[in-house]
Amino acid sequence: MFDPMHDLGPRLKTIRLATNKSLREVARSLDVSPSFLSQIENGKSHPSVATLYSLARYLGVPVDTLFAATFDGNNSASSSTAEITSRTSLDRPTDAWDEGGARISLVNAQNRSVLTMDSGVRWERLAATQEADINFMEIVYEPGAGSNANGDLVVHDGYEYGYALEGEIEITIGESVLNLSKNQSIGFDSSMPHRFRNAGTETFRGIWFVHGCHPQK
Amino acid sequence: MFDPMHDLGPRLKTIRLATNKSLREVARSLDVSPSFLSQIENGKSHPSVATLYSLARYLGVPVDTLFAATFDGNNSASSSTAEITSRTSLDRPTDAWDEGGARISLVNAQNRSVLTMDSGVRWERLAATQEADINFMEIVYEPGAGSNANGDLVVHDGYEYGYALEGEIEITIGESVLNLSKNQSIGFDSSMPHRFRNAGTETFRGIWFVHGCHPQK
DNA sequence: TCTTACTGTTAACTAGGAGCGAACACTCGT
DNA sequence: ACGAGTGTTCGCTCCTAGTTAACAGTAAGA
Repeated sequence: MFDPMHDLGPRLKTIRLATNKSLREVARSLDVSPSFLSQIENGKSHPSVATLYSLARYLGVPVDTLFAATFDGNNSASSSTAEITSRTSLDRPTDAWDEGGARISLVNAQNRSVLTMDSGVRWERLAATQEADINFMEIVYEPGAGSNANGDLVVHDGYEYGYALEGEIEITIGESVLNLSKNQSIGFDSSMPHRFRNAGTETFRGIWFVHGCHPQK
Repeated sequence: MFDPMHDLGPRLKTIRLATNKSLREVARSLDVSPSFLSQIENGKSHPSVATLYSLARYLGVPVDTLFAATFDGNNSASSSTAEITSRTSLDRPTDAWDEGGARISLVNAQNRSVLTMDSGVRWERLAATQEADINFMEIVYEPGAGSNANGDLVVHDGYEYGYALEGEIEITIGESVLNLSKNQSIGFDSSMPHRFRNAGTETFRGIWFVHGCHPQK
């Protein structure tokens, strides 16, 4: 299980120390007991939403910065318990199409290069430029389809950006599972292990953008 | 005293309704009871930090947007519901938004950072990652609007990729003039002078992806 | 009309933890 | 030997987060 509160305490402590405030000083201002603050900072107790808010307020940081998932990755690999595979060709969208492109590439719906994979996943290339490590495509996941036949997570360099046109897709990134539905969009560091799966009954379509920062073969 | 939680409920409700999810549907996903969610939405009960967090996560909004009017005074990125700036001209999209992002950024339609420029051009950011030289956005051109008030062409490093959601837009690249309409997509080297203009009568909307290869400031 | 299945809302209850006070073990300057 | 700071832990209390009902309303069949 994944606990967003896991290092909320340490993070609060770091911020407090950075501002040179003592525990008692903060406690006095927020009208809570110093002991309680200590318990929070050491993860032995959790604040209520109201206290957390006033705490963030007092320290001058947005609440979001206190949570784990919104914090930038400290170490890279972050060896999770999940199985991570780095498979052959098609796990890396960047390798999917190889021929180079022109300086301008206009494509309409009827003339896209299409890559059909088993298990109801389809990639349709939306533009072919000279940038080798970039893929701009429409992805289609039929109900039940997943990015990987087995449930393995995938890792590759770079970032991935997506916009949902229709349907809904379940995205697992690291230890978070989130749902992307129509009109929602997402961007994430694809060096975090990830997987897509259409758990619904409707076909999912989305505009996807994948690029590898390190185009070395 | 001022209670930050006081319209947390209504706000949650608005967002949930905007995503067309039923109370029970959300409850099931978050593993809480529907009745409790109702109580939260009506301000009759307050969630714990953990549930608030997963709620925000599920709805695709940063936790901060759930609180009432945020910081007034100092720095610290006063992200209220959606920050709305208005600038006159801005030719490098890469410079538009500056604060860094997280490793995962999920955004839904109601909570995008919006950049409104005069002359009917709007950029809505679709994801904020740590990549500084990348912009993933929905762009909106009202009829008659153009990327540059005067007819000047723009040049910048990198590449640009777009997908038309609705409407039609005239794109001038170098000496070519082409029209991008619904479901069509394009990619081009943005070091070629280019310009967009909505010459039609319908609003143009598209998913746009701009990146500068050379992130130096 | 009477189901069935969904929607959101409320009442009554309980168990767990938010938050407290007091005592703890330190480190500094007097 | 002192206070006067620092942060931490132990027990305890009491509030409230979250539950399981039963509730009323609506839409689609049969």
